[in-house]
Amino acid sequence: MNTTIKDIAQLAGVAKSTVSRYLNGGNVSEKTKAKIRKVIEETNYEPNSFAQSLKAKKTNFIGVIAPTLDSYVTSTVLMAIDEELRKRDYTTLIISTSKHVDREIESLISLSRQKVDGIILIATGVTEKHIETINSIQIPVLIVAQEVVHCSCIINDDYHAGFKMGQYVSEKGHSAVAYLGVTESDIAVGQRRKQGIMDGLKEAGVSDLKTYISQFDLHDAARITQEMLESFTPTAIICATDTIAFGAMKTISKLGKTVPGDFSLAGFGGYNISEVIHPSLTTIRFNNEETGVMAAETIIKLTNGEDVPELQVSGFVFVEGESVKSVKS
Amino acid sequence: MNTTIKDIAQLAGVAKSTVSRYLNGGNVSEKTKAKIRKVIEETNYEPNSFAQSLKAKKTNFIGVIAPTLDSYVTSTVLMAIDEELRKRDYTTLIISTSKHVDREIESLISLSRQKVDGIILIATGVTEKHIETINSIQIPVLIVAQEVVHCSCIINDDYHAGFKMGQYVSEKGHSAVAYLGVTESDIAVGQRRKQGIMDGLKEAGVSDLKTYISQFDLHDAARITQEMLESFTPTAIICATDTIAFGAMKTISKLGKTVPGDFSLAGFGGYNISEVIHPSLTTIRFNNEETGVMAAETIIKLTNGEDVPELQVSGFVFVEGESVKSVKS
DNA sequence: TGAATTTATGGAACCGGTTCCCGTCGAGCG
DNA sequence: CGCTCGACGGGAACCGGTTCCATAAATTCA
Repeated sequence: MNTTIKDIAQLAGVAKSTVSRYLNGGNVSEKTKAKIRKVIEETNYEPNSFAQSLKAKKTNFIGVIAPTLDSYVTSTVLMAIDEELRKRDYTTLIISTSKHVDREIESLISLSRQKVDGIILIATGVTEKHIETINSIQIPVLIVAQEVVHCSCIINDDYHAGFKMGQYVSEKGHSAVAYLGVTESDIAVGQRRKQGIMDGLKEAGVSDLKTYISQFDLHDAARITQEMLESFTPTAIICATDTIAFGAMKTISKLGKTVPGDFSLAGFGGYNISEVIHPSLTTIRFNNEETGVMAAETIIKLTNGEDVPELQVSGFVFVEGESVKSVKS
Repeated sequence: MNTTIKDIAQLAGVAKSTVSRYLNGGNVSEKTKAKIRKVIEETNYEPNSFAQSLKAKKTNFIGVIAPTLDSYVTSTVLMAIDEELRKRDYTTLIISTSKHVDREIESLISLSRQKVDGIILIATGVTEKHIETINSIQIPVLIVAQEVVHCSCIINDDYHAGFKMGQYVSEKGHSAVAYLGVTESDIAVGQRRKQGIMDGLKEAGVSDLKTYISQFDLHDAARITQEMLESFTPTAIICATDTIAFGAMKTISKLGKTVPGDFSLAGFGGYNISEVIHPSLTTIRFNNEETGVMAAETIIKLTNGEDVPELQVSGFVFVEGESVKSVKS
């Protein structure tokens, strides 16, 4: 049997209310304090935080729904969120959906049942059903990585990141450029990032971009690269993520070709592994820690009923590696 | 204001207890059921699970304490744990300690206050203080990745994994072997794995192993490699983890040398990136999913008061890459 | 048709805390 | 010395559920 506040009160010969007052810093005489302290130490008593939140109408839980845990980006953002929330005395409740979109809906409902004070949804796509659920639960929801009207969102500056990359690649003299992208249902990566790349290329005079669609995982990227190279020979391949770039690299070296000798290659993400591999990958590093901290701060504001901007944008850094070479025109 | 069971009862014109019975499948007439169902749908009512667990003395929460989220091994194990626990209607409460050991203690206490039904501790080292805390909270704790007497543990078969690797490297003809290991306070990796490697090498006739100690991160590994190569020139370098191997690889290529041309290299972990880089890394792949599932199953048994073996061992697979070459003797 | 069951429902207590309200006691004051 | 006031501590209600118990209604059975 667990010790409760009642037990402590009995053992110390005082009322429950007095013990509660002692724990919460109310008016208790030194003598009583000493008695209670002694009993608590002896029994290893820990207050039941469920009972506390029941009365307090506040759980100090923030739920985070993530598509997966084993991705560099997600886990970095999660770490930062967790760190920041802990500092502010919140507990992070992480739920991974293993990329099942319907599980995102389930998780929203299940978190609302846990009475979390707020929910951070790291999204890969937001459907009508999402919006509906978000509106039906009466808990503030912050969306990270996707932009949704009338919802608080934090996104990467995908457009400008793409633009920068497009510009860079075309400045290096490439004109036969392939893009290994992802599904357009992912607005951020599938649409914004791509649009940025196209505009960046165009600005420097490259108007054609052959696009191929890959999953987010390395093996599918490798497969798509293989298919692509059978019908098209670009001088540069821009990949929607670093992981996809690694997949492409795998296929390229399997075919006995080299980067950047035969193909220039670039990605997005800035995984720390990218600088180790040879050649080091030219990529865009998004500031995931910043995103995480921003997310934590914002959701707390939301739970307190404070106003927050509907859209916040997290920055990026261009990382020049060795994987893109200059070609003579 | 949140809707409660009382509200539902009033709106439906029945007693709280009837609504509760309806929700939990008790005896309720069809007519009453219909009334209640209607009200619940209209109000989007979700029962407060805190209030439920308060009475039930069971939260269906399992806490998981992990040193970090942004490591391949940890996140894979976490995913598997989460997946398996969800299947069994438990909610996973993940806490990351950002490698602060004292935060592990804190987390144990804070989880006990949340009244989780059980705790999985993914450990990098277990001190006296840990044991003390584990004993003081009255919640079952399962330790993953370290072996502790009188505690339920799940570990990798580090000794035999090391043995296999030692054997392999010496069979390839290497005799000047360096080991980039980690602190001995990490029993599993720092001691067991190393002992296995030494015994594996010895069995094939190599009795000397120069050992260097690195942190778990890539940059420190790169630095230590640099230092090492200033005073010792091995033909093979065995690294305690794949990440350390990547660090070594970084230094090696910075020095203008190649793997496996100048140095053979091996790691432990089996990250999926290992097969992409060139040359692909010879490594040991531990079965992290298996560990995760086993952990979830075991902690549930523990919470139910069932007996579990004190020590369970999770398997591994040897992955032969291109990073270790044969040398003529 | 009346007695014995079974089924459906309401009322109340309980889980473990917090908090409001009120009574008591001792100290300070005139 | 009596009165007032503030500090202290106890009792009880409340948070939102579950569950036991009693009672009323419906059904079965003799």
